[in-house]
Amino acid sequence: MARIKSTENNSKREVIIKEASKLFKEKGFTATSMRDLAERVGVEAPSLYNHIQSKSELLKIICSNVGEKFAVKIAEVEQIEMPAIEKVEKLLRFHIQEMINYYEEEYVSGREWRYLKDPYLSEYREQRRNYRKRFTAIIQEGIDQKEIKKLDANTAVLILLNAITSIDQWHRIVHKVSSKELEENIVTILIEGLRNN
Amino acid sequence: MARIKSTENNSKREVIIKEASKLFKEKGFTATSMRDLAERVGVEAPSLYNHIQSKSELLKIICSNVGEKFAVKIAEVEQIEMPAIEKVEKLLRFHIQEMINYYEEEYVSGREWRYLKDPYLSEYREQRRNYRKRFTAIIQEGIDQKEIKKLDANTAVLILLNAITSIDQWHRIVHKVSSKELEENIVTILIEGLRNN
DNA sequence: CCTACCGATCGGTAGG
DNA sequence: CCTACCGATCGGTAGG
Repeated sequence: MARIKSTENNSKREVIIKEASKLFKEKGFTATSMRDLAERVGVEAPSLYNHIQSKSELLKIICSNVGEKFAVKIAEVEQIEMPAIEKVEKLLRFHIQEMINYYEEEYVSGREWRYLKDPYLSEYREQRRNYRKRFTAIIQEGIDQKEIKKLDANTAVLILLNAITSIDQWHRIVHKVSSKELEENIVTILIEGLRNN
Repeated sequence: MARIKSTENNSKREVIIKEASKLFKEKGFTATSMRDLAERVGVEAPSLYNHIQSKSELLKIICSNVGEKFAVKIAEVEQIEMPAIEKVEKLLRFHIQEMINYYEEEYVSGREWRYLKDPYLSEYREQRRNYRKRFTAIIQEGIDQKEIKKLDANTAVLILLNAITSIDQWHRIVHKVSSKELEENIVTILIEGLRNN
């Protein structure tokens, strides 16, 4: 009995988080009201608070789920023995796949994170900084090994990450070209842009 | 007398628009209140309405100023006789310079335009679509001429534009590397990524 | 899970 | 340009 109840509550909570991701993507975090969210979930606004603590908590959950995935991924890539430029390619492909498969969550964590409240805001900022720093180190390694052109590694990372993660028309392009073709297009432009010929 | 009054009003109006750009960039359009803006300008909130019609109008002015600049620029570039890939390069350099010199306005028009209200929202969407379409045509021309790699021109445009216009740390990078170096870094990555070797 | 309702804040107006 | 103030809407609570 308690077991079933708990399962029901968890799945309802997940529905709420999923709908929140969609709404925050569509309208933005600040412009989304808890009444909007309640309507999508099919309850009255106060009922949401039986499953979550606050609007703020929803944003925090979305952002830290995404942040966690990238922390795990970069740790994995760092450990593989391969040329730095191939590590960069692996990370880019991962970003593209995440955009294709979890578009709303990626979009929200990429563009709405600034509305996080302060213990979480600082944590998330630190997590992003850490990720970018490690990504930058991989690029710098590639430059030192002459696999990558001589350029400012910090700038390169910002260009690469923004090129992929801030596109707000995935649905449109994914319907025009296949997701495989999309991935190859992006990797071609960005990796060949970095590669030292 | 009337002349002086008019000049004063216009400059006050420009101060309001400038401060609004900064605030919309810092906090987002929806999260910025007219009281926030009034405080920056140094008046009480209702006094703002002697210079502007609505909060919405401020966003519209910022977005259409930026949109207009790009409409003029692409018309200019289309008329020059030069290889398509050099046209692309010209446009990229223009985007970078605009980001360096008018960061707040570019950021707001790039990321907060979706909060425009409906006659303006549709107009702005159309303007963006038109710009991207013409940019895509230049890339397609480059592909046909074998100056640019064979890839989906629509995807390429989105990658290029997002790579530059959605970076939210210009102030940080511009202080680390010179703006000339920054421009060369970005152009190197993106143009070499497109170029057919 | 709902109804009833709260204090705060919003964009904007009236009137001087 | 200000004071006074409006109706609407917000996130969230109490109580059942």
